[in-house]
Amino acid sequence: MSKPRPEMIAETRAKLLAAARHAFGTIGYAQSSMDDFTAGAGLTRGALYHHFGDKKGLLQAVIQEMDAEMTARLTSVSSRAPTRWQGFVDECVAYIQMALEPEIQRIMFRDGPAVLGDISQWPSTNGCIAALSRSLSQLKADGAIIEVDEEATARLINGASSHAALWIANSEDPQETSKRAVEAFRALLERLKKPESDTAKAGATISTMGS
Amino acid sequence: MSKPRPEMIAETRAKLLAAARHAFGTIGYAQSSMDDFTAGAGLTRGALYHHFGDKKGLLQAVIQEMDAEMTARLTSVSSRAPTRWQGFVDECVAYIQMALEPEIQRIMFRDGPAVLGDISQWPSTNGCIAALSRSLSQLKADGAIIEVDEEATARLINGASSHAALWIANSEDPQETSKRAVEAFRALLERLKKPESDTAKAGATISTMGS
DNA sequence: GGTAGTTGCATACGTCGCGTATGTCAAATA
DNA sequence: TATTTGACATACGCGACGTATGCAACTACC
Repeated sequence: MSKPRPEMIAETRAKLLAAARHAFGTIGYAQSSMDDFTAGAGLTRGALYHHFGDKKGLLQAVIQEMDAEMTARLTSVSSRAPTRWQGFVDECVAYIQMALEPEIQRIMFRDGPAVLGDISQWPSTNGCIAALSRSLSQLKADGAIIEVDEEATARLINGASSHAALWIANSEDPQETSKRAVEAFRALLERLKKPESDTAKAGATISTMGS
Repeated sequence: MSKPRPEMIAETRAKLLAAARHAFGTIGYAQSSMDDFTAGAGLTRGALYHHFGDKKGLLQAVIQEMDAEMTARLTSVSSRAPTRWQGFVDECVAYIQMALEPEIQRIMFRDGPAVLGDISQWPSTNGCIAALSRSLSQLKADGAIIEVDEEATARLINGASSHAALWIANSEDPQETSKRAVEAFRALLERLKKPESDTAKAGATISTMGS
């Protein structure tokens, strides 16, 4: 009746990861007691230290998991768009929307950088910036946008998005604030395009997307 | 020989504030032991709790102080510029440069938001965003820039700046990275201007400012 | 001017949470 | 079957925070 051994191990690892992710995402990293949420998963801190080394290591693992999910979502969004430019804009807007989800906001944009420093410097994390960077490179190759430093621009977009999300989430009327932020954001992006670009019309007709 | 009483009180408060600010700015909020840095100021935690309530209250006070200083610096920078547009650009670049200072970066952009949530929502803090917002309003009134939502744009700029600073500070070659970031940033700002704006030339000639 | 109350700070204590060292039992290996 | 390895639990020490308490100096009032 009991499952094979490696499967059990992966299962406990997953349980710990899920429990930690939930705790970090709701009450925050500093407020999360390792005793508490490991007990909630039917385990103890022993298992945690065995698999992840320490509390920061656990946060690393959680972030890595979430980053992979977010990257997948972003590439999925951009791949569905009819044009590259539209795909890029959709990607950026989707990024803001994701940053609105409390778990992502708390873990990826608040506690993560505070505890681990700039995550984007890490190897094997922050596929999101890489994804944005790739999109910009393609657009540049297509001649759809002005000459820019892709990585630098991707990082600026990343920063603007996450802060916009913070603003939105803490505002009195998130719906209204979200509209304003996305609109301002879109206006900025719009200016990246080459004035004479023939892809301009496709990009100019996008809506703000429902939340 | 002893000073008047209210002055002594203000002095201990200032000493605590300075000690905390230094500790928070160097080793970080979470790693700062209240026993340690109060002892460094020749005091104990008792004084701290008396004046600031708790550790978070102390961080609040530190942030308020720093925010006031930063706001003053920003308005000073923009007021020295020959044109409004240049003043605005200088202000933005100065903002990035300030975000490079380790103390500001750590306290205002990393630990602050992580511990206290979005500071910009607070009353009486974040005069920086207000300052940027004011500059944008004036530029709009002057007809120098395209139609934008000032506050939303100010917040996007704020977010982009702080993340850019993080990127720069953690990069291998901060000088080089700083150049790239400021350049990309300037390129984005440049596009805010109305194409036919007669103030365009003044803004186009600014350099990246020495650090 | 003496006494009562308040204020500014120090001291003492309880508690909690992290990290480490150690123990234990099942599975893999020989 | 004896031994070792790995997965996890238990036990302990330590540091840090917050609170309760103490005390001395200053103020206020009669």
